[in-house]
Amino acid sequence: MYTLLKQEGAARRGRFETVHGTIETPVFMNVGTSAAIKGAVSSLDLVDLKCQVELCNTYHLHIRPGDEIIHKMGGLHKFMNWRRPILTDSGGFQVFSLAKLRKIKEEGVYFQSHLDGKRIFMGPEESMRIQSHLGSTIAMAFDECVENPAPKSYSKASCDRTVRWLRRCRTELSELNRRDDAVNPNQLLFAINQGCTYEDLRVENMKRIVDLDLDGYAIGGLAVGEPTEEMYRIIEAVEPFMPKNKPRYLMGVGTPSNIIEGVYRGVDFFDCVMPSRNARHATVFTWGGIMHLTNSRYALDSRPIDPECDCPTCRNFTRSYVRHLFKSGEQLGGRLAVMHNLYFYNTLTEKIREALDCGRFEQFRREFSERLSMPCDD
RNA sequence: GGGAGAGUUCCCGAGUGGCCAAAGGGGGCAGACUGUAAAUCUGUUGCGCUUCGCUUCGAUGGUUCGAAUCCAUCCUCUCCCA
Repeated sequence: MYTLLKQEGAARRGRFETVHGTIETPVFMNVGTSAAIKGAVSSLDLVDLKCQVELCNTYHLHIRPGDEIIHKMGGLHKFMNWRRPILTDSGGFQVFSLAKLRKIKEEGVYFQSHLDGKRIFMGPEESMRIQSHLGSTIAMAFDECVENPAPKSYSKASCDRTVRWLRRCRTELSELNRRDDAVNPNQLLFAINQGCTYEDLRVENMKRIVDLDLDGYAIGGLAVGEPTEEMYRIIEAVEPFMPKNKPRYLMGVGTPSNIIEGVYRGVDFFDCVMPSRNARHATVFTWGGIMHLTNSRYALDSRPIDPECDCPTCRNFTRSYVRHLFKSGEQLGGRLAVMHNLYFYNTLTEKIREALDCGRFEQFRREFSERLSMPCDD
């Protein structure tokens, strides 16, 4: 259940209560695609990193180890020893990113496994069954993430199909939730708005999915190559039509600045691989801006990555040391950087919540929105 | 002491007369990364006044219109035989 606690302009401070605990919003979900945060960060670490929600992927877990196995092991929460909420992505994004290995039809999508090339079929019912096996807190509807740019006629046809898929998802999940062997009989379902960069398609699609009364609403198909301003434009176009009493989720976004700007435009949930992937590639986010840890300027830098940060990495290690780990290919470098970046993102949303609590979000946005995406110059 | 071979740019290592400032690695430097087929990928790596010029392939001298490449001597190293 979502409670809107405070509002400043379109920005919302909220609370989402689930069977796995309360989510304070705005929130950044930490991406652990294959039931693990890449970079050797465990669910125990995630507690220290102030992670509220972990995101896992239906497609990846279906092909390995198999959702049957996770079901038999008691569901994802037990499997990876994470008690807090989990959101599972539906596999819809893989339809998009595995573009060369797919065929989209009314019944669903024919994929080829990226692991062994095996043919896989996934439609709305399959995605729901897998997610039910996983027992996540929140299941995402099976959608098609349309590439950008895409012809309007294709976008429209795809949106219409995604709405039909959404109905099938809803029907299937409510049946699955009633089963005796359901890992999480209260599994929630979020719908996903599509429509490429066409505002009229976006709005029409949003109205239709809102009518279906789901547990939350996501905006999908953004941050896939369009200019940032265009992404903001679409959020602004669609936001007035989103229910006030349900959480809103901007999928796959983004940079620290994108998150601040997303909150500013009324978004509550975010997720992105950026903090973990960039960290593995030695790029870290700090309150002073972005740093490339491998840069030679840090070779003799005895400061922590971010002097303002309280993360396990910054409390214990210097820039010089972490840089050395990256330069010598030690996995610990990636792990320390990923922990820092996730802590940074989780702290960013925490600070956003605090600012909203005090009615100072606009000030916060002015101070940080641009700065956090600039190179760190100290 | 005798015989054989090798010395190339930061390192390893290709190149045996012009298309060579010199392949390919490594290392260095820098950049990208947005619901993770990504611990990946890209660019760059002699100097400068950069559609051109200069210096460079152990050293010195020579042959040639032209040499990293051919010749001579020297230096250094490796291997084999005594």
